[in-house]
Amino acid sequence: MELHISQMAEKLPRYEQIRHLLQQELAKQSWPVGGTLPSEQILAETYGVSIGTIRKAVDLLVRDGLLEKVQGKGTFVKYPDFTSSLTRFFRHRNKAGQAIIPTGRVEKLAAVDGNGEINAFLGRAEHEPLIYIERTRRLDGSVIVSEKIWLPREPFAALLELKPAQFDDLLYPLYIKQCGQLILSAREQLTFLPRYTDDYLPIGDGGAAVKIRRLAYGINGEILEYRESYGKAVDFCYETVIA
Amino acid sequence: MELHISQMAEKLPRYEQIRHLLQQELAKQSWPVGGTLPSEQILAETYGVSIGTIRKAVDLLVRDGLLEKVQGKGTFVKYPDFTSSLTRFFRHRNKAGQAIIPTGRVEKLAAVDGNGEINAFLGRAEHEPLIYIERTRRLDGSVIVSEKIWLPREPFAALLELKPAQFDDLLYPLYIKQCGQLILSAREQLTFLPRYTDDYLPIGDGGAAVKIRRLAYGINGEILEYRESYGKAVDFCYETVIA
DNA sequence: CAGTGGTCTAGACCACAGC
DNA sequence: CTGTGGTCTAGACCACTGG
Repeated sequence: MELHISQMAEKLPRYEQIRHLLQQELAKQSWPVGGTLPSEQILAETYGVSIGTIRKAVDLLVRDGLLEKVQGKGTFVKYPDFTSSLTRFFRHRNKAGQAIIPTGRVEKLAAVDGNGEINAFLGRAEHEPLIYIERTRRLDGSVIVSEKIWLPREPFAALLELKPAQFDDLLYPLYIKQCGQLILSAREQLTFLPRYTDDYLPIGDGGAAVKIRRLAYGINGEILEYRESYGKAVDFCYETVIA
Repeated sequence: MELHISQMAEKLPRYEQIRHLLQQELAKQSWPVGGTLPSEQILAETYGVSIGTIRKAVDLLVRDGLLEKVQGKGTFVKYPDFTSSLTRFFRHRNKAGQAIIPTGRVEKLAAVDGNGEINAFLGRAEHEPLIYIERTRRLDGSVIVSEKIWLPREPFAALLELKPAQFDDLLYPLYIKQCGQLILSAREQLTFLPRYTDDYLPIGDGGAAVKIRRLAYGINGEILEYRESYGKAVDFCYETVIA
């Protein structure tokens, strides 16, 4: 069953085309999460290319963390483990350096009009409609982080149908479940605010805070989220790896 | 001219062995920095393997940022551009978000006895001898960052022969030039200190500071440096990418 | 044992740089 | 035009998994 991908008439190399096709299959959940893909042999026949080309395409997806190869067993669907993404993206720790796993609560959820500044962050036209979320993260009931989140309305409109209580502690699994949008990487910028006041964060009257701006990127490098997180400076501990 | 690498009797795949050999050549500066390597064809003959294996080895070094391939021209020696590593590792920016390029000055340089705590950070035995450096970074003459640096004595002993004035604004180029040690990645941990006093940093009487602990890793993942950097919290702006 | 991914080869053809 | 790296193939053999 040869598919002759070349009909796409793209200038992209075949392994890129196949990567794209495999991505679509993954988005459609054609193979069970945690289960295996067809063998490289089968995939090669299916797409009408040689095994080497399949391997190259699959390796790209392994790099992106979507697949996992195990010698002798197969290639597994490894939808991003959001447990580790919690550590990946939410890097506050307590003073002893241990990871903190706070609960999340959506305080406000609204469709808002395009905002030039935010759309600039998102790399979109000035008046693109947006979704705005205010969210708190709590530990032992008290707010330790206050967040403002902006999403492009388009792929995320489904979120507006949800009640705040339907949001989970983690947003990124929700993005993929409700909107099919997968966050793969992010860029963060940290600054210090000597005097900060917040609706949710109990920081006294203008105490010191840390502000984290995050841009989160999808599978093709497009910006999917702009987020500002605020926390008390004294509680702050952030860890990162520079490769 | 076949070299028959198999004499290494390693269980490593050949492309890993070749990667290692190429790394050694790079450390010896066998090819001019900024110049090209022999073509893949030549390398394949030299090492007695097929082109595909050479390509796999070279691709690893490209990933590590040591080489750069340009179609139609060749494979170039791209010793890590420390200009960008300055941005990579020294991520303070001014309030407008522009990169700051400060000067570096070594204030103290000494051989010190093994310290259990520091050696633990470096992943070494408790009483391994160390090198201790105090260093400032200045902008327009005033200190903006104060640093304490610990290095294992062993690969870095050559630094002790230098006068503080012989140190450049950047240490990592010195590490490779004087000691043949290449820093490839790092892990940083940031915390906030509400009251901090420093010998060099003009921060008033216990003003707010940001402390950055860094572990820097060599080409094989070994820890080569432990560093603590201190700066005024108000001047702080840190940017990072999470992949 | 059969089936999987991992390594390696030899060779073809393409795209690009530079003379 | 030649020489470079980029893509792709078909097939061999190895290493590992699991029945």
